[in-house]
Amino acid sequence: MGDRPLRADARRNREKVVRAAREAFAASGYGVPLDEIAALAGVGPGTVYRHFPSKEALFEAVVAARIRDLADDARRRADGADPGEAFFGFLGRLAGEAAAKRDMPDAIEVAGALRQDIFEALDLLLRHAQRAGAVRGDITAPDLIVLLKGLILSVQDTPQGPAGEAQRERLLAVLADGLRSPGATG
Amino acid sequence: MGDRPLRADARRNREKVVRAAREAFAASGYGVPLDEIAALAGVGPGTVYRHFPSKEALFEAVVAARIRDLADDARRRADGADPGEAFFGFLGRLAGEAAAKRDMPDAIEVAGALRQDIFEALDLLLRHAQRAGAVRGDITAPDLIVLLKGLILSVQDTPQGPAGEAQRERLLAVLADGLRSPGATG
Amino acid sequence: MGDRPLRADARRNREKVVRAAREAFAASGYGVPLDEIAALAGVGPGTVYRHFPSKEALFEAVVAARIRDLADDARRRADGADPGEAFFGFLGRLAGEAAAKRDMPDAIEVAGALRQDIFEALDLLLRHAQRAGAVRGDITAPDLIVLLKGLILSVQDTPQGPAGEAQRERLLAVLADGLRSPGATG
Amino acid sequence: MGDRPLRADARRNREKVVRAAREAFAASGYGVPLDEIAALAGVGPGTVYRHFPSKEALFEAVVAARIRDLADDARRRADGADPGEAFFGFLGRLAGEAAAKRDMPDAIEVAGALRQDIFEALDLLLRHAQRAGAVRGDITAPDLIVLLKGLILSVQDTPQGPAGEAQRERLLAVLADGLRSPGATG
DNA sequence: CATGAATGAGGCTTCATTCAT
DNA sequence: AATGAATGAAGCCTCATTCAT
Repeated sequence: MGDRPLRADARRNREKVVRAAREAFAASGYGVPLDEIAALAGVGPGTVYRHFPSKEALFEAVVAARIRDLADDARRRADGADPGEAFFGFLGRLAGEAAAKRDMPDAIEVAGALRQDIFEALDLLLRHAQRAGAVRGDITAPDLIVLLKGLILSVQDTPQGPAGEAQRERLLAVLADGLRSPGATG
Repeated sequence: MGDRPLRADARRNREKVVRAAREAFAASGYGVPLDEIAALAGVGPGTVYRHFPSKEALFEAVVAARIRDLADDARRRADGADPGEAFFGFLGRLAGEAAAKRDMPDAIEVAGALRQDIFEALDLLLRHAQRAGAVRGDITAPDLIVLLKGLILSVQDTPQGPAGEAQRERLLAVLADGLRSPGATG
Repeated sequence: MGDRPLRADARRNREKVVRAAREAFAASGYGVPLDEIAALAGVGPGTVYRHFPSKEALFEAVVAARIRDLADDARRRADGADPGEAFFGFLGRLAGEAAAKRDMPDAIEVAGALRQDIFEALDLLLRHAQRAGAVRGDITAPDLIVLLKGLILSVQDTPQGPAGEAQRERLLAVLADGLRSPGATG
Repeated sequence: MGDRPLRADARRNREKVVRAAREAFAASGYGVPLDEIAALAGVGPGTVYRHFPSKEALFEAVVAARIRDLADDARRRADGADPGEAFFGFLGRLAGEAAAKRDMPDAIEVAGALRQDIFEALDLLLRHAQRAGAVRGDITAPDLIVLLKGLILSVQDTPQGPAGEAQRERLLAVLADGLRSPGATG
């Protein structure tokens, strides 16, 4: 926040670390040794600790970015004209994005301020869609979060390639149909 | 296979270990120290290794048992009179069972011969329900497996107690409605 | 306390560890790597941790033994016939013992139940000597403890050999004379 | 020696570092991270290394200053009219100074050229006092050094506040009485 | 066979020191 | 000459696995 801008090299390294962490966590979950992340980033382990006070903090930073992105996207869509399309479009994006990110299961544990952030964004999206009659009314934002987690995790072990793509679409269809207001037209 | 039957006490120990492992894994995930499992079983760690070549093997055995149980249940239900009820009943049981098992995320990684077993059982259950018009026809057994994983994992971080119970029911309703044949009555 | 006796090998190892720790701490202070202690004991670091939950606990155990011994000695002497001799004899023993134990400075930090133990023992020794008129009356047990720490630490960097021996005697004489009751005959 | 005089700002920095180091070492012992010292001095760690080749050298410099001060004080007092008062006054100053300096235990390890300096100053002080009959004759300068170390270290774990002050006075009285010439009046 | 002690690789983290800016 | 980022060697500790009792 009030921190002054990092020196050029520090900034570069920080980004290398975050990028490496993203890949490593995605590939092997939270369990990857921090030294491996550092090696992947081409820095020493100490450098990681200059930027993040602990492995967990690094992980959260990586996840936080993703969640923040999601929340931003949700808010952006919520402003649009068609609340139903906004809602289901978001679902689609989520399913697409989550494919083959192996760190989502861990990512989902993250709490704190982000929880609030994503919650509010989804709440907005959901309420609009419900008010427009596009989504069933007996669902709450916490329900939606849990469902989305399930979706993310499902999508995880969907194969790459067109066959996986087709399968993801079917999964999405099932979830979307389940969420749609009973009696609403698809 | 060619194993000679275990002595009575060995058999008892093996079971104590499995039972302890089930609890410990469920309570704390794959991360629990093996010593803790051994202690919970009331045996030494060496004894665990007499029965299982590695921690991972023990974990797989535990998961295998659970999956076998599920498959058995699916098959049993598939034989019943009402395929739709069989199918959705199974979903309900699954959701109930999965609540608060911390080892599910890891469990789901386990594959092997079981894949086949559960696959066939679910395939049976699904086909019957589809033939009866209770479940949409564009879904395949692999889709179902993935969806169920998502359900299991969703249900994971549903709170204990009646509030959680209610939420689980809503989640189940969404999934069930999504799976129902378009135009079929709930 | 209520622990059942250790297995023979465990007991042996535990003692090797304690002995190694005593030497290593004495030689290099608290700073010695635990791995070095383990190596000196001829065991793996894990073995040290089987017997002591942390490096600090090991250190305290080593120190505790020494302090307990001292307190025992003080109590034993306090029962004797000549309180003055008991008191000054204890001082002499302490000075002799402390020569060249490099870990005393750290040892002295140790607190807890031992504090109480040594305090009471010294208090007894001191009071008796004071009542017999052998030690000045304006000194309290805490004062004595601090003085003895000073003595121990002084004696630390006294050379080995007869020259050191003579020096230690002079140091002891100064302290003893300072503690003696004013007007009492040496 | 052959060093060119430092630039004004460099000189200022060097002093800031030394001052910060003095405080930090006194507050936390030799263990304080060098970065902390640098931060306290308001400079980067690199700057510390511009002035001192290693952390240990910095520590020695700090200690050296203190010892030099002590030696100076001892010499100054040795020139005074009353050798006995000079001697015991020095003891008092030492005890006062040493209270609550956490780095004393480590400081005492430091040797080198200073040894000579402080030795000579104390020798002077002692000899004068002995010649005046104020201090017992069987004590040598090395004995005195060791005794003073003991005093310094004792005083270390004397509490802050007036109670500690009183205790320090008692400790000093014991040492002083022990050092006084047998038969001399206090 | 069971026990539980020992092993030791490897994880996270700190921090003296070096080096790019 | 100062800064502060990067390095990387240890340090402490855990825990899967092996092995003496």
